[in-house]
Amino acid sequence: MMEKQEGYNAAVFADRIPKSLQENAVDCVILGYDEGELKVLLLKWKYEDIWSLPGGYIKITEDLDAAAYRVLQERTGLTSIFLEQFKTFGAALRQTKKYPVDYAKISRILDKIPLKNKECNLKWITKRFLTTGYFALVNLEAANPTPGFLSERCEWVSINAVPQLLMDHNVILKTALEYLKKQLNYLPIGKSLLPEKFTMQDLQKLYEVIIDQPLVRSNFQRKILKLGILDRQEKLMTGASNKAPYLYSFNTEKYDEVVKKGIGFSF
Amino acid sequence: MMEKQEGYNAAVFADRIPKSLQENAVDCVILGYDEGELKVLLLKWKYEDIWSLPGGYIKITEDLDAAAYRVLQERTGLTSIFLEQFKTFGAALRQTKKYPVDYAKISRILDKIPLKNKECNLKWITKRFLTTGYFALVNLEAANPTPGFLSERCEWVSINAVPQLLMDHNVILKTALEYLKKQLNYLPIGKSLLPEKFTMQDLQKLYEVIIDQPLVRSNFQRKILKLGILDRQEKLMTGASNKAPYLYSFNTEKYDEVVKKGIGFSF
DNA sequence: TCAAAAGTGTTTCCAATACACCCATGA
DNA sequence: TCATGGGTGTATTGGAAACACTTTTGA
Repeated sequence: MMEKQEGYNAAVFADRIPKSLQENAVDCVILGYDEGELKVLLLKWKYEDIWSLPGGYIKITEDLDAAAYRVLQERTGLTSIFLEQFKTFGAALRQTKKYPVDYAKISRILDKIPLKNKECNLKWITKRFLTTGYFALVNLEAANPTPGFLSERCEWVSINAVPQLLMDHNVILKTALEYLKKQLNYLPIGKSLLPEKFTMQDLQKLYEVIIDQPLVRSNFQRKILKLGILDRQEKLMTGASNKAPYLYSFNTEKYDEVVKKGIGFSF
Repeated sequence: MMEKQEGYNAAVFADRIPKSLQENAVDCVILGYDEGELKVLLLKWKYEDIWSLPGGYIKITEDLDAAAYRVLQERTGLTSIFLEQFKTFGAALRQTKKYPVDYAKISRILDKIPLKNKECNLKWITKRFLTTGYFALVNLEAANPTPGFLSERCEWVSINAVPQLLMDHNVILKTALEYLKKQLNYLPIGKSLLPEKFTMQDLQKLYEVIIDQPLVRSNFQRKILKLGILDRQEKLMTGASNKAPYLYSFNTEKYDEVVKKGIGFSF
């Protein structure tokens, strides 16, 4: 990637002398669906009142996608998931200058962390680095939230109840949700978010939660069924005094086919 | 961005000790439109047969977007342009392992570059780094292609005649073009690609070149006009023995409005 | 038999497509 | 007046949206 320096002349090179000040990270917006709500997996840090998205540095010999996959796997235990890059965030001096309060909190946390790690930590908090945002859609029931060594809790939080997050993580989350909305016009979703069998109402509510607006039941049903990605299963007898809904499951072949080709509708 | 290390335990930290092996770059797919063809701005390197996209490292105190903007400005002289991030590429060991031939060529080039730069160069070619892809749509006539100190030429090359590029730059270019196609369904384009005044045929050909398929003339006209982003100007008398077409210009307010809201059609 | 929710049908409307037709221009 | 390409009109089609109607279930 030699041409990277095309933009520089010798004089400009000088300000690159401190070479070790940049690093790369990934942040994952991991979304699940539960009780009619869209939830995101967040970390609560040790010692201080800090919430953040799960993330991690990219290893030297690791592909970018692999780093995101690893973070997701470490926090949820899941291996087969929908994972997609959506944007890279790279404002300069994000940590020290723009978020001095967060920086102070982190400094205090690091004082309480064993020395072996601290030395390393203290270096990277002062660095400027980029972070690439990924979002994942997972089956919340199957996930096993696990905190890392800097966090004390790893929890599902409703999209509507997200607290203030570390630095620009609220922006990253918001961007992910907007990206997901757009993706609905291209991709079928639900396979990784819903259980094996589900009702049409489950699927509709999922869509409604994501796009944040109500859909007409009858039209939604026809639209989805026409995609041909669902197999109708037995009825679900809930005990309620009304007509029992059919259960559906995703037809994997058809589903993957439509994912490849894309669909041309909008909600 | 402290949570970046959540994914690591102390043992894993060890393999991050060589901290200065990662850097960040941008690569720009700069597209122009000329003589009915979509063209991309490429650099021909000194000494060796290497072509590449223009790119550059991100400075420590520079925002990611600003780096892309700077690269574009340095290569074209243009300041007001359409510029958008589309994806970050981060395969590990892109340069040394996956592209040994390119690596050898670059090594030879560096042997011929003044020592002051070489020292720095030799370091970064061995590094692993990410590159964030941006694409820009510019008025080819207004641009002033300018090579950098490692390149001898900076030229517009037809999309259909792109040579083999440095490392994964062909993939980056291809990804940019696919992204642009998708964007056509959301955004009006042309304002930054076409001259002030243009005919409907000019605009249609531009769309046809981008999506790589013919469009029905009459329907295209109505579709575009309905967006309300064009102002009709005087007729263009070409001297040809047929009806003179109107010239159009983009209505900036309407155009920007539609860019914000997005449009819901597909070609 | 009633309410509630699911499934299906109908009507309307609008956009997309294909294509026809007229208009302007200069040879 | 003719060929050529530009502008506009029209018929058809298909999907989206709104809504009505029927079916199923347990109280």
